[in-house]
Amino acid sequence: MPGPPWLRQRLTNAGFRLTWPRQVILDVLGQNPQHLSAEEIFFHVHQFYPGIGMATVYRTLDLLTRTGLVFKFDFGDGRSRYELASEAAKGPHHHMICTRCGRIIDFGHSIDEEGELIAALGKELSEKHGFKINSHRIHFYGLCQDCQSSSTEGKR
Amino acid sequence: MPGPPWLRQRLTNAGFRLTWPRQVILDVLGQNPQHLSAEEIFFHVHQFYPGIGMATVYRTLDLLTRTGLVFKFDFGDGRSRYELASEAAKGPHHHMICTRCGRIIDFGHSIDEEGELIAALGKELSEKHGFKINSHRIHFYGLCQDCQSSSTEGKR
DNA sequence: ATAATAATGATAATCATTCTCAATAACTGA
DNA sequence: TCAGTTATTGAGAATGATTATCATTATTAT
Ligand SMILES: [Mn+2]
Ligand SMILES: [Mn+2]
Ligand SMILES: [Zn+2]
Ligand SMILES: [Zn+2]
Repeated sequence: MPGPPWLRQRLTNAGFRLTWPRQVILDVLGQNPQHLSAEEIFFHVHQFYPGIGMATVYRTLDLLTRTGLVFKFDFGDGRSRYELASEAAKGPHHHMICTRCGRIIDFGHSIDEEGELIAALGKELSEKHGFKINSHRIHFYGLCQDCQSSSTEGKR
Repeated sequence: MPGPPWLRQRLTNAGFRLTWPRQVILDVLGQNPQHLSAEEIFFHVHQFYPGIGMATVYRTLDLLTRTGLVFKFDFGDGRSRYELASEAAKGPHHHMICTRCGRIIDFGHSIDEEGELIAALGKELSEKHGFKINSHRIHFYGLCQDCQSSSTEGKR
């Protein structure tokens, strides 16, 4: 599983070596649209690349995040979760977190209003505080379908 | 520093005991509009309530969060940060995080578009996935005024 | 192929947060 | 007010995710 060629490019262009662990991790991320944690990625990678170490998974994930190939998220469950940037690129989206079971779903909305709102907020932020916005994230908290029946809220 | 009376109410009404540590923590949060971390809160509380233990700070913060008196945030610096809910109540706001120095500023916007957008997204989320949104958070990432001059991005 | 050195793997070390449990302080009702 | 019942606390150990070390190995340029 050498992983997509465009990804190798990004790495070598950025001056990083194209190693086996990196390719495999990238590949695992590519085949799993979910938001995997470092440990989950470790297990997957371990399947066809045994010798891998957790440290390498973390280092690689950090490198990929810094390079912009991967997005790092914190959904409040105590561990970071990662998502291939190209995945998000094919349609920016936000996330909905179920406060009961922790489920996370990508929410690739079709509302166009967002662009305007963000632009307006960005302008305001810039004028009032001199900030320059580069990106934003919206998290929705609530109950997923399954959890709506068996109510009695939970954490967060 | 007994702390606001309305807060005591909330605690006793919820069936919790009105203890000295709780009142002091609540008071510290009330006097510090910033987004304090558990450790920072611990130091402040420690000033006029020495014997306090970190465990109690965490436990209390968790209790207050679960009770809805306090909001818990994760701005990506590796530690949770807290904010008195009443503070947010007097004007809901979002946060801007500087990706260079980590500074966080409350962004109490005056744009009204947000309500509509969120409503629209909520409707879509409900129809497509059966989710029921209870709240949402928007984080803006970028550079604060001070960090815009000395460029060369940073983390996250 | 060889040299130069970035990357890895095993492991120890951090750090924030949680758990354990005996001691203590809040509430209750007499 | 006082004793009884328990929630709460404080100290310290324990946990769990993430980082740092460092000798060994793999990648890349020559
Ligand atoms: Mn996603
Ligand atoms: Mn705030
Ligand atoms: Zn759920
Ligand atoms: Zn800054």
